[in-house]
Amino acid sequence: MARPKHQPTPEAPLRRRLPASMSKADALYAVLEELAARLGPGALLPSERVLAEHYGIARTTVRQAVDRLLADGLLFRRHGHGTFVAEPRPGHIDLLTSFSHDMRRRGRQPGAKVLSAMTEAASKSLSARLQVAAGSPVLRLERLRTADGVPMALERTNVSLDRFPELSELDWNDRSLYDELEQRWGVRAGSAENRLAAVLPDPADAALLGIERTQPCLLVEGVSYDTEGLVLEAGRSWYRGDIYDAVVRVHKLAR
Amino acid sequence: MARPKHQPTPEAPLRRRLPASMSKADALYAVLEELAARLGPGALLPSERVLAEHYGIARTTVRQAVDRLLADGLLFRRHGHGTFVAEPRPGHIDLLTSFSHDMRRRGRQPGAKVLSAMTEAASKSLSARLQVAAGSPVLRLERLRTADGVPMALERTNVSLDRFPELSELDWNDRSLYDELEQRWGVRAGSAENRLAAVLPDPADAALLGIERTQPCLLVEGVSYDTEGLVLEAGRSWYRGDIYDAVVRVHKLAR
DNA sequence: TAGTGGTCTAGACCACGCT
DNA sequence: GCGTGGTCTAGACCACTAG
Repeated sequence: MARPKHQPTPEAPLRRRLPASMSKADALYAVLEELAARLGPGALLPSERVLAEHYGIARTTVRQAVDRLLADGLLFRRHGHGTFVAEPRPGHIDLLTSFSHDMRRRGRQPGAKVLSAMTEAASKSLSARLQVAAGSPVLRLERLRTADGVPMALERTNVSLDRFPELSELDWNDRSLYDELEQRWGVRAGSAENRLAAVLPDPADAALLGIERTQPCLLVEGVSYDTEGLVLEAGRSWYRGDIYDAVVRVHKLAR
Repeated sequence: MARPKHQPTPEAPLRRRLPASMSKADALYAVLEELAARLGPGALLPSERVLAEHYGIARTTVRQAVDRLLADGLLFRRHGHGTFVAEPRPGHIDLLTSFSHDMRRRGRQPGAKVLSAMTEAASKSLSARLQVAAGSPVLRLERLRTADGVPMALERTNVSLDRFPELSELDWNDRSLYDELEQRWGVRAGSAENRLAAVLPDPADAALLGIERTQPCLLVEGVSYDTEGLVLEAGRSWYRGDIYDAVVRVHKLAR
């Protein structure tokens, strides 16, 4: 007999049709994501041509969906061999998500206590980081972030009020900046640049965090951008080193 | 007059033909990368259809190249508007590259002094991280990493000797693990998972690094994988917090 | 309205690897 | 040999936006 095609197995059948609410590539992404979870690491997926025929779509479209799953680290391909389910992922990159989402994903209740909130004119260096004119109005927000009520991080961030007016009028206690930006302006984080360092806190900051002055903190300093590359926010956060770490997953993209 | 096409500007003309040594998408990637550098942030690129016609390739192929540039953060698109050069990138993700490459990229001379190198049987937890059988032989390598001769980090790493024999016979002073893996087995790092934390060093580790015991370190703990998802190496490194930080750039991919 | 990116089609040929 | 992924073609229609 000749080599058999990579057909779906009886234990993990393919669903009949794609959801019609999304694009075909998005729909297939969701289907394959679910299939990969059922099959488990190392399992062989149906071939691209089988998937294309099964759902009545072009192979190009199948590859588009599979390419995203590769970039997300859920699948891997071997030339002339097939496409396989990758090892389980450890949890997503969290440097891109907001503190609130990060904590909820870790199963904790996020909180925020405002230490100060004021409108300032952007300094030269801040205006460069925020991509706004020097002197333009900026919301400077300083908050103590908590998880299940326990101080977790000290956050000092800056947002352009030219781009996002009305932000200065909100009560920032127990409120997510990213949620507001999405709900009011429809912008979402698309990328971020961060510098991570291990530092000792200032005495005042140590007191706010409720830690000894000899307890190291993870300093996360960076800028986040929306999906069009425009700056959302620039700031620095001091995370308690005794109870926090950052998980980073890095992929070298196809070349 | 009607709206003008997005043609190449006279100041930054397109090169005539694509290099023939690579795939067309790769070649166009290189061309556009160079063009973006010449044009500078915010500049408008020739439209996809113009590029396709200019180089005599299909628009699908153009989009493939542009998609990679988007994922790499060099360009951004606006629907119905055009494709633009993004803000300058700050330096690549370095959690994926080796210490040697990272230091060279930062303009420093990397070095490595072997503290211990031994073959051990993999413990249960280590075997899981390395994806090998418990008890299989593992090279346990402990080195002091230097930059321009100055102690920079303490590195403790583990590599499977089942997968990479002969590694135990090498002199690891001033040698790059990743270079050896690429030259001898043709494997390259494709992805990595890291946990970053701020910690105080052990007294012994502080002495090796030449720092005070109160000087925080950036602990980077993780596993790196080759382009097919197989484990290359698992280990922990303590970086001096006073002279080192990690730069991380994160992209949310297309959905 | 014309030009842009977003999505998709139905093929084609190549390189690789298992049988 | 044949099935796999890798690459590419020459179109098509849609959604969005500047002029």
